[in-house]
Amino acid sequence: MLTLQLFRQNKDLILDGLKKKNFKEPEIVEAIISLDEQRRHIQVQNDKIAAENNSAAKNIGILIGQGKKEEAEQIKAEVAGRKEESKEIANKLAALENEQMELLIKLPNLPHSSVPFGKTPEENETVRTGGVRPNLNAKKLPHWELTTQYNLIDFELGNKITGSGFPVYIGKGAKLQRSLISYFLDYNTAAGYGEVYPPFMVNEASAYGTGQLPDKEGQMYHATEDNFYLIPTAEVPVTNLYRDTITAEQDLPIKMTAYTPCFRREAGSYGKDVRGLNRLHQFDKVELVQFTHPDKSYEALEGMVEHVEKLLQSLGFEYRILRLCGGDMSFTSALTYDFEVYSAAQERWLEVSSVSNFESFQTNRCKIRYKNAEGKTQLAHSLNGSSLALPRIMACLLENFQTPEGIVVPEVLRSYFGNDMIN
RNA sequence: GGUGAGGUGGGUGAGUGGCCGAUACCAGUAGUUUGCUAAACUGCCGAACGGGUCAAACUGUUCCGCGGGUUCGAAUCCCGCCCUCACCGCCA
Repeated sequence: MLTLQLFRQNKDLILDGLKKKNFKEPEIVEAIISLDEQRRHIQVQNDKIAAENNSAAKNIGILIGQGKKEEAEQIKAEVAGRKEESKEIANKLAALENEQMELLIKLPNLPHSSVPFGKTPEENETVRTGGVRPNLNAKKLPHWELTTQYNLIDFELGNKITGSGFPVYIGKGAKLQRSLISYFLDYNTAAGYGEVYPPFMVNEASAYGTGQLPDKEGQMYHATEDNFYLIPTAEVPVTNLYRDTITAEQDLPIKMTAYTPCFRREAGSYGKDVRGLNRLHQFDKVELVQFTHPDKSYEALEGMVEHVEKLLQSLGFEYRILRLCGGDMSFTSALTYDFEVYSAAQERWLEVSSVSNFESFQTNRCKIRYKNAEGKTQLAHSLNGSSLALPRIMACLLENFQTPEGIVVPEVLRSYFGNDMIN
């Protein structure tokens, strides 16, 4: 959520930013500014009446204490006479505040100046590429055949016990998954990210805090009996750990990493994209979350990008890093880098990580703040990124490292996996 | 699931209709004292939204789990909801 101060200070900055994000209703900006003026005007009136009523009530108390009943009754009558009016103004104020909030939460975050213009994924900008594409022979298999051949994942069994998009990892498949999670967490904690293991369900307030509610309600699984939501990403519980808190400036940055499963309804996606491990309803992910000083968030973003890049390098994948264009960015992001890994058997790029700076967009809604040297409370900046999403890493690993003798396990995983081959 | 107790500022915890945005203690912070540390003492120390100001000073309103209600006046009384704790039952 954008801050109201920004509307008063720099309207054009907002309008330009919304344009870059291809936002369709820029007139909302004017509406918010006008509501802000009305609101402040009404608030002055409201405060004045409330102050009068407060002092009248106080006087009544004093008069009654002195036994001057008649005078007290007289003031009572005066206050009663104003009651209608005070109620009306208070209601008006509340209505304006609600209206303003409703408009405010419709506006996406503003893109950073380095974000390219564009509407579709084709207009994303490739920042850099790395790694080597494996040379597979003609008999290369897609991962959904490899998982069957080596008995690593049973998709049919998942269909039976739950439904499509809920694969069952078996034997070495399960162990490889666990190895990846452990490796990612160890890699992150070694870089100073504190490990947390949060709940996989959150309440309404948390879902609202990170922006899943009210707009993206349909994308989450909802346990209606208890009104809990299954988390679509660890970002939700981990960011909310600091909801409504004020930290000391010297405690920033706060760096956390968490492994969680992620649950997504993915309503409406079918077809080739969902084959095998490409798109699931439940998948594992190791996430990074940071809260930083506003002056340091872009530095932190570059640091996270480098961190994830080195992780991909350590696994031996060919990858590319994209800076998303305004139209392809998420609602809440100011700058996003997507990481894609080349899936050599499917012959396509798969997104395995997305690293974003949200600036104060999330922290404003979540009220994640710090106290600066002058003792003033300010919004921190928040960032997050995946390191990494497991299924597509698994898919690429199986496909890219397949040999006639079996699948070669990357060096860095061997101590976790306990073997250098799957065969 | 049953029964009971309770939700107050960063923490502990007082407050059952007006003098309460809230006693006290702890933590924090600034200072005094001090060879250093510690101790002691003194001051400051919640948030949001406004007015005001170049910026301050100053100042208004709101907030005692959340939402309603009663009243001139609510942390305090009434109703609904949420949550926490204890005990019992069940159980990984």
